[in-house]
Amino acid sequence: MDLQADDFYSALSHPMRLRATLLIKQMDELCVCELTHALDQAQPVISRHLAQLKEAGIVLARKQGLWVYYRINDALPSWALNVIHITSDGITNSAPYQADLQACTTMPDRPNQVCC
Amino acid sequence: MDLQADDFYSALSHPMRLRATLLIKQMDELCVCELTHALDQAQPVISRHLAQLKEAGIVLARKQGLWVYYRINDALPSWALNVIHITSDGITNSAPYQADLQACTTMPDRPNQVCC
DNA sequence: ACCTTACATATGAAAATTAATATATATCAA
DNA sequence: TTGATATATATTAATTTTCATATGTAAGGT
Repeated sequence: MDLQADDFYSALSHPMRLRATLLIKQMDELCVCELTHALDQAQPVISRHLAQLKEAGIVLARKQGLWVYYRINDALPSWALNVIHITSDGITNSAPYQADLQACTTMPDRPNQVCC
Repeated sequence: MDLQADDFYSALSHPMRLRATLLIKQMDELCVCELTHALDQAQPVISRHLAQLKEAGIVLARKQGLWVYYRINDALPSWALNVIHITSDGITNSAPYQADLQACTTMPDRPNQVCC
């Protein structure tokens, strides 16, 4: 994994990408439509941010039928995984991250209840 | 400390600010001229980036005579201090961070050898 | 099998927003 | 006055958003 710290930090520097990353971490795996709903953003906006997270190596995409599921890339260097973990522990009980999780779990007709 | 995670991550998203932050952490305290030398940037560029780090609450400035010394803000939430610490442990032995430290410690006529 | 339709996601191109740099100037302490 | 740092402005560059459209997959009907 030749991730550069620069790329890692610039990928997380956008509020939407930070929210998406933390939500994906908490939910284990999420598809674009779930993120679109939970973060209340237009589909192309989510799609583009996910592409940037994927480009930076922070998430991996898995295609299943119509849906593309994103998850945290376990192959990230451990310092990066730790940074995500610590950030998640530190802030996901505050706004807007808590509400994002709530919106995600209460979404009507979620494609595949993969977790939670 | 009402630091927002957004502000924290966007402050660290610029390569120069990441380098400056990690160097300040390693050296405990650095003034503008030391960072200007170590990171090989024009003084206003450094000054402006430091202002952003200060604005985000990541560093504190202490004025001593002609010099302004910057240090990591101990009052950051612990998750943020941990993120900085883990990142420092994870990457400061690689480029360009290692060379930055080298350039800093070998700078001729450093104002006040506060550490190292 | 073929065609059509519907749906999830991705992408292209333009517009809008935001950030970074260079240069010049200002402040402030000794 | 000198030297260290900060700020203001203009310019350039990078990022983000929007809208429209394209791609790919599944399901239904013929």
